[in-house]
Amino acid sequence: MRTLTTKGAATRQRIVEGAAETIRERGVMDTTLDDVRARTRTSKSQLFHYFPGGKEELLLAVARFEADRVLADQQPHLGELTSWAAWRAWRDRVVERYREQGRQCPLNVVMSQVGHSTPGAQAVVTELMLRWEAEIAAGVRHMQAAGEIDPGIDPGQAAAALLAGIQGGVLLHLSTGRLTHLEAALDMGIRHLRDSAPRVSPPYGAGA
Amino acid sequence: MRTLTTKGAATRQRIVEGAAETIRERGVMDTTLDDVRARTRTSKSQLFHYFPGGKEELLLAVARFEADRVLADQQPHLGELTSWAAWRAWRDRVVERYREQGRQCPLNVVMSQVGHSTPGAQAVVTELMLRWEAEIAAGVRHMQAAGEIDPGIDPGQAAAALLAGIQGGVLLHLSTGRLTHLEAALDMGIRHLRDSAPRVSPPYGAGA
DNA sequence: GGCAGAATGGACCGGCAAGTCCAGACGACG
DNA sequence: CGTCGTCTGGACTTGCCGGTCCATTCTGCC
Repeated sequence: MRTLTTKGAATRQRIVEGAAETIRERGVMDTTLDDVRARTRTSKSQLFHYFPGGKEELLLAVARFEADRVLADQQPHLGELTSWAAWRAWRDRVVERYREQGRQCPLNVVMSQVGHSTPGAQAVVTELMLRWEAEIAAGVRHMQAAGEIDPGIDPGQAAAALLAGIQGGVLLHLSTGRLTHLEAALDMGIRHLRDSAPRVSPPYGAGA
Repeated sequence: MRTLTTKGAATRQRIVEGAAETIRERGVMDTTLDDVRARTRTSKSQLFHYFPGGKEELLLAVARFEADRVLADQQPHLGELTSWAAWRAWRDRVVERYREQGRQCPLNVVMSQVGHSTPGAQAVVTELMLRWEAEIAAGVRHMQAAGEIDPGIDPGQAAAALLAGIQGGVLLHLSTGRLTHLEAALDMGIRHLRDSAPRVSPPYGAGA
């Protein structure tokens, strides 16, 4: 059943991207298959041809599409957190990404509809978060190896906290329209890591 | 405005709570007015009698209801962040609250549907966040006055970062089912404040 | 007790959107 | 050049769900 010709694959892709765009503009709630059909200049039968599971399956595909973009947009910075300058560049990139995106997080939107019910959609987000966190943790470890971060810090925990701050910052950006929370969370998180560094000597009173 | 008898007010309240429960169980998407009607043993006409604006107005009332609970559940700790022990108690209370609640955040669920479209619902969340952040900031200021936090730290920014961490932690709890992110964010945030103290204090979490 | 207005019951409507179906065009491959 | 499976078009069905309406019952008040 998964025999797609190149033409078919292109159509499928067009549907996913068109659906993603429509959802970004109007939200999942107000996005009907007919909207997608109109935008992508396809027919009902094509939608169900490529997504036999109907709307749910399409939404899942959109979620994957958006999830991939999230990490891709942070590269190459996220993959090379090997200096404080790199951390700074990454931090700026994240903020910039969400500034550009405006008050919307397509993935969050999709998830809020499908996420709770279907395990499939939940897996998409969970996997994204895991990869994201792993990359941050790798950066922390790298800086520890370079002596720039206190080796006593648990990289996993630090990455978890940082990721939480980012997620919350984005969430607050959606509600308030301001990026201050995202920036504050990132800055505080990174600063915490920096301050932990054994600068002169162990931070017993003299440090910072 | 409409005049409500005591009986009417009770019915209205019953509808809001019933709707909130239903939404918590099934999500907004799968909650119909008929579901609410059945659970609250009311009739269609009552729903529209008390919420002339229809589903949207009801959802907004539910959002307010849930928003109030969020802060209420953190009291009295949140209002009295006057010692590290109090901060610790608050932190534990927040984690506990979301542990009890399980993998769901009714407010987030409601918001994701209504939040983007209607300014009313957005105002509910924004106001909640503002109050929340203000209380945290007050706690930071109090600790600064007590010499327990570096006076150079901007209370607003610290509160913003902490709040972002909480929100993200909760969000990740929804996806992953784990509370580690929430805990990590809270612990890191508080630890950062504590480490900033101009004088040596007992380690965070060390009791006493 | 009677009347204004609130509270309730439930039948009914209208529209919309997901999903179905079949007829037919296109394209690959021998 | 034929034939088979993929791809496409679009009309049609179906069921649901928000919302309306009116008839009836209750409640508070004088």
